[in-house]
Amino acid sequence: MITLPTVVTDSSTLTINEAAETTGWSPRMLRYIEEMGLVVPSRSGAGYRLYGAGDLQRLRTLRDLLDGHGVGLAEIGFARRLVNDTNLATAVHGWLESTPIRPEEIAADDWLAWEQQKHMALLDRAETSST
Amino acid sequence: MITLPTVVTDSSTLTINEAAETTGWSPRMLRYIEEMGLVVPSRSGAGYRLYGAGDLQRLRTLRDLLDGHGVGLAEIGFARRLVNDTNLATAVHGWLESTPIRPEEIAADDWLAWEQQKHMALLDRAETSST
DNA sequence: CGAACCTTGACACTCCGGTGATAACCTTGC
DNA sequence: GCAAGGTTATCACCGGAGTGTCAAGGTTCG
Repeated sequence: MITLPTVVTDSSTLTINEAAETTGWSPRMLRYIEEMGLVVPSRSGAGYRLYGAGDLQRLRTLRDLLDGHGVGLAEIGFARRLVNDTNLATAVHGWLESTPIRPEEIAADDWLAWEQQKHMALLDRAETSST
Repeated sequence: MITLPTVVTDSSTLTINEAAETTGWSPRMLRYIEEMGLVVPSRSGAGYRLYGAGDLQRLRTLRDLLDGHGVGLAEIGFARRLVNDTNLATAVHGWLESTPIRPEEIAADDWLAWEQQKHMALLDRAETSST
């Protein structure tokens, strides 16, 4: 391990390459992820990205989220839109409600809860039901 | 208008081409939309797709939903997954909650509600807050 | 039977998400 | 000032969403 000119090591913030190494993302992807607003690190005076512990954590969980559920960054971005844009959420929610859902497509255990609480808020169940 | 061999006109179900005309979607897209489970018409004995009033309605609102909010079919499919797969929803929800959100990105009016009710269910707001 | 419609399957094309590579140019620390 | 590293901007490539089109083969009904 060669001694490098440590650019910024104020507290426990990592630069993009360091963050890349510890999270498994490529620097390129870190920039991309930032670009779509999913993980936006703070910046040093000179404009260097500074990844804090929270950022790193989020980057790792993001990775898990992605390959754990076959979801793409775009979908997460979309989910974020759903959260931030009440209009969109209402519209989508409304459309889905009007959709006749065939039980076969839904995991049995999920289905029961869904059917019974159809009129509850979408994710409200995530807090009331413990796994 | 030539007289066609009316394939199946039981009640008020339309065949795919008719449905296509009244909804604005191409037959191709209707099949595609069905393929991703968004609008799945019933079938005649011979396997012909039969679009009922509900299906047609959903197809039209789907169109509005899409070009009204710049959303893709894939996103709607994803939203559906969110609704049906509690696991996914919880995971995504959890990740988003851990995300530090910067106000600038959020519509001012939305933001207030969001900030204050940060711990409420995602879409619960859609029902409590009236626009 | 035959015209007009339906079905599935597949090829093809465009646009965009996801990524790498590379260039041209600042920043930091020895 | 120089090396290692950071920054933005871009070109490039692959795969998947979205969509048209065509082929081969059933269905319906006059």
